[in-house]
Amino acid sequence: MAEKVTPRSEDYSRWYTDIILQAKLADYSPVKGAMVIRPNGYAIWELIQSNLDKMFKETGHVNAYFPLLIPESFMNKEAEHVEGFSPECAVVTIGGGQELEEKLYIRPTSETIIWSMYKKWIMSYRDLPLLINQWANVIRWELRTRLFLRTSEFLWQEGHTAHATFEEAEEETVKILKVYQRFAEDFLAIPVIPGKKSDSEKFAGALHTYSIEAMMQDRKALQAGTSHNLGQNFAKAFDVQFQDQNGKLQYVWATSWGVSTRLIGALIMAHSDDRGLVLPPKMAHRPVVIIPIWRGDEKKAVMDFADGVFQELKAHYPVIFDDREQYKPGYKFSEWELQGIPIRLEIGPRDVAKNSLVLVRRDTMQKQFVERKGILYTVTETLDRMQEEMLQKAKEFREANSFRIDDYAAFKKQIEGEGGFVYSHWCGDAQCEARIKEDTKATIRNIPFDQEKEEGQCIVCGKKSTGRVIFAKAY
RNA sequence: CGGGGCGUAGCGCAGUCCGGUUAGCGCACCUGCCUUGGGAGCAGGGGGUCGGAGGUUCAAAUCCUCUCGCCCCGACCA
Repeated sequence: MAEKVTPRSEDYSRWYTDIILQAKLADYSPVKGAMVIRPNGYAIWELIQSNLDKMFKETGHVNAYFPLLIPESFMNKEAEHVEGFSPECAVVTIGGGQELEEKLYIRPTSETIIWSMYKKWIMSYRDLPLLINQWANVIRWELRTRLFLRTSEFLWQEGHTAHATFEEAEEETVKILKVYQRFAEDFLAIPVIPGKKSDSEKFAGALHTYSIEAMMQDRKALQAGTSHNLGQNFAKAFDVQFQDQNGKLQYVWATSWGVSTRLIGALIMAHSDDRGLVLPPKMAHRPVVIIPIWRGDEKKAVMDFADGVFQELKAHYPVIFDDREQYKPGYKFSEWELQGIPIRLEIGPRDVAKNSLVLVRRDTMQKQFVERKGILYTVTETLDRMQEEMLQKAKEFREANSFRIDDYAAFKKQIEGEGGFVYSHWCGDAQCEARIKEDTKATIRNIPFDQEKEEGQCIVCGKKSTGRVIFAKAY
């Protein structure tokens, strides 16, 4: 492993790519814009899946699977939806050697195929709510791609729910956003800001969209999850009506929501350093590595000691016992640091003699001598603390790079300079929003839920505003 | 789609301007010895017809024509 990771200060974007390639999370594929997710990366996705899935189930959702291919006519049924997605769709025109009578779209998202089915399944208010999620791949023909952050094919989950009333749908939309927030913070150790998207940034075909927004180490924003209240748009497009308690026919209210493999990109950019990947313990499928160190005839004593530790921990954690003899310790240290293993235990003759061992935390690189006795407790406790402190650290970073600005000149200076999240007043006019984007490339990330009402003046036009929104450059 | 860069061994590159032995280097890989508290060392070894097609020439990685592909930056987007 001769290659080194490019330092963040030198080239942030290279650093990001280096980490992914060198930690073996993913690799470029023969197909442009598509990547191969390697075992180290897929393990992270599996942890995202299993934990989120549990949260979905706990909130009453079930999984199903809908087809990859969507008839062209379905895509055309919802006006805004077509307009939003058509340009970035891949389309199948030939099947079995024959030109198809109706073209088939490879799903960029599944609203249309799902709502075509919901029409068959929903008759009565008794059929509602319908709370279905699917884990799937989708394709969007992106012009410019980046590993994990934007690839033409990506993995995600998409929830699609049907409700009897607007209020219920709205409640669902918000409930899921909170699930996303809890997941991001408790598992990914990434603090996020929940809020509402401006109209120009909302999902094609939605009434409105909520998002959680995270700050990366380069102070840019990353949308980490979205939840849409689709109103009755898709129900009307696919004619999905139900009979209510009074025997009256009504259109169904819908939501959809999703997070994708992009979260892995977020995880990398939020925590990692110039040595490589840093994973919060809950996202590490192998949280501990044991490295025995010996010379000559010390081997047996060290290996016996190390094996004892291994056996004790193995019962509770997937532990790597790196007893390869062709590599020296320094090499192993670097390799596992690069891959983000949270805890390294070094065991050498000196440790055997003292009945202790060396524990190194990946996030802080802090090295400490710990007693052999109670090692399981020590490891567990350290992992818990790391999870906690990584979230805390990320939160502090975000706070240190968040600003309240009321003057447009200062606003531009901040965005074009250091960047970060800028909380400013906005009148609600799309023109002012567009102007800012044109001037600075910053967009409204969202209108945060949690903030006190505050009278102010739009930073562009000076008209009245009732609250601040977050502006930032985004991925 | 605009701008830039690049295709030579698994990876990273030199060689290309100015054609000329058997296409070279580093890393990785294999064998052996030796090593283990921060990416060891020595010796030996395997592997490429130079993105593709056509052309010029006694002779092409190198010159000419066409073509395919990838990466980075920008517009667009999870």
